[in-house]
Amino acid sequence: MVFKKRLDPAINGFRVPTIPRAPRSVRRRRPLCNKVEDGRLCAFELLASIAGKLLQESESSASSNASERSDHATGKNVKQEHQVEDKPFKEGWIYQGRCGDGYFAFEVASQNICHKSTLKESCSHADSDGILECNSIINNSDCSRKVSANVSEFGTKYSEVEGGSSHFGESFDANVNNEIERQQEVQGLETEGANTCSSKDSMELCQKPTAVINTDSNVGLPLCEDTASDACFSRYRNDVMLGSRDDDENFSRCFKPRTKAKDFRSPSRIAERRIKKFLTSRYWKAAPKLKDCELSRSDGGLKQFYHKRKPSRNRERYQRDMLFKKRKMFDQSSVVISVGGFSSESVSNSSKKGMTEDKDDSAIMLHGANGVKKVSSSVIGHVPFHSKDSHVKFSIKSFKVPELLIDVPETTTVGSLKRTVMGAVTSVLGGGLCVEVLLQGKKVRDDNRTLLQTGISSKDNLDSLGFELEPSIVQTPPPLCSSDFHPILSCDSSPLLTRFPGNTIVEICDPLVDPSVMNSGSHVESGHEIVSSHIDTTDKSKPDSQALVALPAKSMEALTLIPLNQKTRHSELAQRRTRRPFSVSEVESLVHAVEKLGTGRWRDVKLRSFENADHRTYVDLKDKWKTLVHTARISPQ
DNA sequence: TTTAGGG
DNA sequence: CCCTAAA
Repeated sequence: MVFKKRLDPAINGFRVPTIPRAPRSVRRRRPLCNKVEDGRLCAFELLASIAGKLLQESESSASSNASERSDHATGKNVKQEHQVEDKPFKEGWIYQGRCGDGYFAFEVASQNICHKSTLKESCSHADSDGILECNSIINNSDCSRKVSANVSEFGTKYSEVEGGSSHFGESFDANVNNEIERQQEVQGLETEGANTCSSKDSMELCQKPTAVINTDSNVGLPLCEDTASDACFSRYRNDVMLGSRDDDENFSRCFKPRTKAKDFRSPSRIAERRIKKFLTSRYWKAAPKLKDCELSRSDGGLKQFYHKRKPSRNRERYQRDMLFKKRKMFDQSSVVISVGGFSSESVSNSSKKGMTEDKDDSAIMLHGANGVKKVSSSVIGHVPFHSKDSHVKFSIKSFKVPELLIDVPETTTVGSLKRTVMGAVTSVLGGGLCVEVLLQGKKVRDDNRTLLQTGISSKDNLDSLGFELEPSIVQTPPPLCSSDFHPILSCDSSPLLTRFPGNTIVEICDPLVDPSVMNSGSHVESGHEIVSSHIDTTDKSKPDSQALVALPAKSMEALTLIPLNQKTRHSELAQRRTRRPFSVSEVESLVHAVEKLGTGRWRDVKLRSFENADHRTYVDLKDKWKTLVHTARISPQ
């Protein structure tokens, strides 16, 4: 709770003054650890101004924060905070806050980087991140470089201050400048110290060993001289562990004090928090080009940068991972529709499916999404299970079409089954499809027969049962295509149709960003291989996905149909005549005719003996004679 | 078209 | 039965 509050204020309150951006090149150029004092001054000024704003905001923000607090009231961990931050990105004001954050964060990062000598990367990342832009602005000025250096120090001091929460708060409140001076001093040490960076120095400064939670070159704890109690430190540590990463750890540590700060809540602390947030946010930003999703998952980005991370981070990671997995699940996930006993539930994750299934004893476990993909060519669904009772449960899979779980009584007619499946499919695909029931590869055309009559029952081998999705258009018998052709068309078309939805889904993947959306999310959620790859797609995906969802299957069908029809036609045309074995009488007549007319006069034979047999061409007669000679060894007279 | 032959 | 070259 406290964290949130604090954080919120920081977010809300912090409004970084708009500063013109410097060109990236400039940003990048700035060395992380510049010692230029001039730059420091600038940085300090900036910091001072920011601090002042923060203080003001912190006071004002309290009210606004309350609402947010309520939201976060659960006192969720840092993760929530991150999330909150992520969301804010979208919002303009939030964005500003981030900028500020980014700035600070960047600075801090630079420090860390200095320690690790990874400055370049961090800088580059920062540059890359749009968020950093604000920061970059600062950087742009000549002072920026220096500032950055200062900032790093500043960050360290902050950490110190935080560590010493109470004292720091006081001093901070009284004057940010004082701290700044301290920082400057410290910076001087650090910067001058060059590589040594504040970490060690700070460590030395820190009287309490506990402060040194992070073995790494963390500066954060240094100023712990403040009366912070060991307990506080411990907390601090814990927090840090959670949030901090190798480089970040320092900062995080600083942040950690927040928890203590809760007690204090002095504006200064709030400001600190803000700073921390900023720092944290910065880190996020620092994360290399994160796509929207990634951004939301700051962890992922961060991870990349900071390999070393503390447990808290791990949690985030875990969550993120979970989310990621969920996405995958979605990708694979299929829609489960239960008819009859089960309440129809539209979309659910595979996991959800499992849930629902579990509810019903008979519930059939759907095959993994993998199976769905495999279904490949046809949207055919197989009925894996035998339902209890007299119900037959159908699990319909298709690579693109979400899986459908249908539970219907055996007395259900094929027609109703089709309709049921159709409804399920339609809900997913948006209509425009017809469902055909395949039993042992053959269409069940009699809609009036019950499943039992048709031989579809839980007892029967459901594997032989399949569903075929056909474009509704196709069903209305296309002039050219005979009924026979339909199957082929359906097979061909179905995949295409399914694909389309799949694609849409892919884009949809964004839901990860907003889990809630995911849940509510319609069918679209179902996943998609592509999704993973496309996950990167940022905001676009959402709108697109929606649009996609809306897309009527028909359009797809129409597109797909054309080629299909052609293929089918071709195949149809190619279809050979039904085999009509020669009857004995025919053979006799043929033999007699050949005896009289001799071989090589097949046209005459045809006219003479098979005038009336339209289906017997002289070619056929010739072939038949050929076979007779060959098999019966009849002399080719 | 018809034949003849391979498939 | 189909396909096709050749007549």
